[in-house]
Amino acid sequence: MREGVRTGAYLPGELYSVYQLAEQLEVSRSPVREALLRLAEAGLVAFERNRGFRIVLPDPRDIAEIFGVRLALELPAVRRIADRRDPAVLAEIDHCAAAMREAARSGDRAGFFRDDQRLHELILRGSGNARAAAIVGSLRDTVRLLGASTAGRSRTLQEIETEHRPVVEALRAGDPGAAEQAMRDHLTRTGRLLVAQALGDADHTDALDRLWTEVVG
Amino acid sequence: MREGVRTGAYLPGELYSVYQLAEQLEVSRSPVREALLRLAEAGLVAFERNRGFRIVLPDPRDIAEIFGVRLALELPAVRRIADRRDPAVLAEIDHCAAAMREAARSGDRAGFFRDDQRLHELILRGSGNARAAAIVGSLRDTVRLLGASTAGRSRTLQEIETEHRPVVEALRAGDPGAAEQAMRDHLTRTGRLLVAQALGDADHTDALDRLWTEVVG
DNA sequence: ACATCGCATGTAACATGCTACTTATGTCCA
DNA sequence: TGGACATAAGTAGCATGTTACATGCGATGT
Repeated sequence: MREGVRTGAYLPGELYSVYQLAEQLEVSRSPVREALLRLAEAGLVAFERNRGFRIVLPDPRDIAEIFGVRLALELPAVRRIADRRDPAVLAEIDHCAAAMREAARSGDRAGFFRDDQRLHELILRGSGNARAAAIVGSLRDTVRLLGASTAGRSRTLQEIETEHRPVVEALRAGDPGAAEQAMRDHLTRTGRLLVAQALGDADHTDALDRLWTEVVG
Repeated sequence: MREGVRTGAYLPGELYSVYQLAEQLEVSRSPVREALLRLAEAGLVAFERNRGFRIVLPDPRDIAEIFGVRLALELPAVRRIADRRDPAVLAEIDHCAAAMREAARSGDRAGFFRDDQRLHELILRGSGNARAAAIVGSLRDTVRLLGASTAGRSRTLQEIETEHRPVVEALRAGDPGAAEQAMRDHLTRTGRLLVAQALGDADHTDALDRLWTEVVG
């Protein structure tokens, strides 16, 4: 279901029914409904009694809040990793970063985003907090809905890769301050871009700044 | 269902079945199962195929991770509130703190914890991040399972109230540093106490320290 | 022309039927 | 007495039946 939303097979705002979906997937209504209820629990879809359900797009404020949470969780995480310099953790991160670099070079978009996600998860898990990793994973799912409905090609893979590099380098160097700053830059850039995307096509620089300042800081 | 777990009507670790529960609640299995699936999504219960389901108690590490997340989210939140000094927000917080004080004085345990929860939520919402508030609310639900199964009377209401007071005072005074420190003290104390509780009756001071250091910092 | 009402349609939510599988229990044989 | 084995009970998971309700459309009356 998540996949279907991500690939754009299902459109946000449109009314769907469990009947339709069950038929389409060739299973009964129960598992479909159960899956949708779980998604609803996470806020990705909303049921309307006796009418159907919709995929709910995160609004700009949602996006800003999500990045507020991510900053709060991921900055301390990189700090801790840089502090501890656990070889096993660093090796994993290095390996993942290399895969990402390769995916960016070869233009493998799907692979790149998978590695991106994995890198952030490795950082959070490596910092010792698996629950934080799970939370961020779920937040990313929500944001991804947005990416599916807009074009989302505002940055090249190379550019995004370039933002990650200083994070990994600071981690390897064991410099908590630099790691935090690099991660802050990366998340801020990404977050502001996505908020702008959620605000629509027009230029809303002022609205963006207001929202970002109010929610994130 | 949450309520039932909290009040101790259902015991963690015990095997239950959707059949039993449906009969007990005098509804059909569907809504029971759907509700349980939602709880399972949040990690509060675990299904075992063809056997039943259990209420899962958070283990000590879970508790530590939860407080790691709470610290990450709530420290910036108090900082922001102290920085901005929004009169409306401060008034709400003040009001809530007063209610808490009164509940502590009169020994109204249920009311006290409700106010406690509300205070933390007000702080997070007031900082501009409703999603962070929702996340922390969900984490509190998980921790509460632990409180229901153990006695959890290690601190008096007065003591807990005393920990909150400096937070509120620093917020009113508009001192971000003091507010952060007060909140850090409060959450650290609470978290370590609950981790100790989750570790069991015996004295595990060393294990507690190790776990706390590894997960929280 | 216009407002009102009834009805057909489609839905979520709930109830119940069905199946494959896990586990415990008792039974029969060595 | 001990151990393999059939057996029965109980379960999650999936399929299907049922109910109450929201909505849109069209007929009917004004």
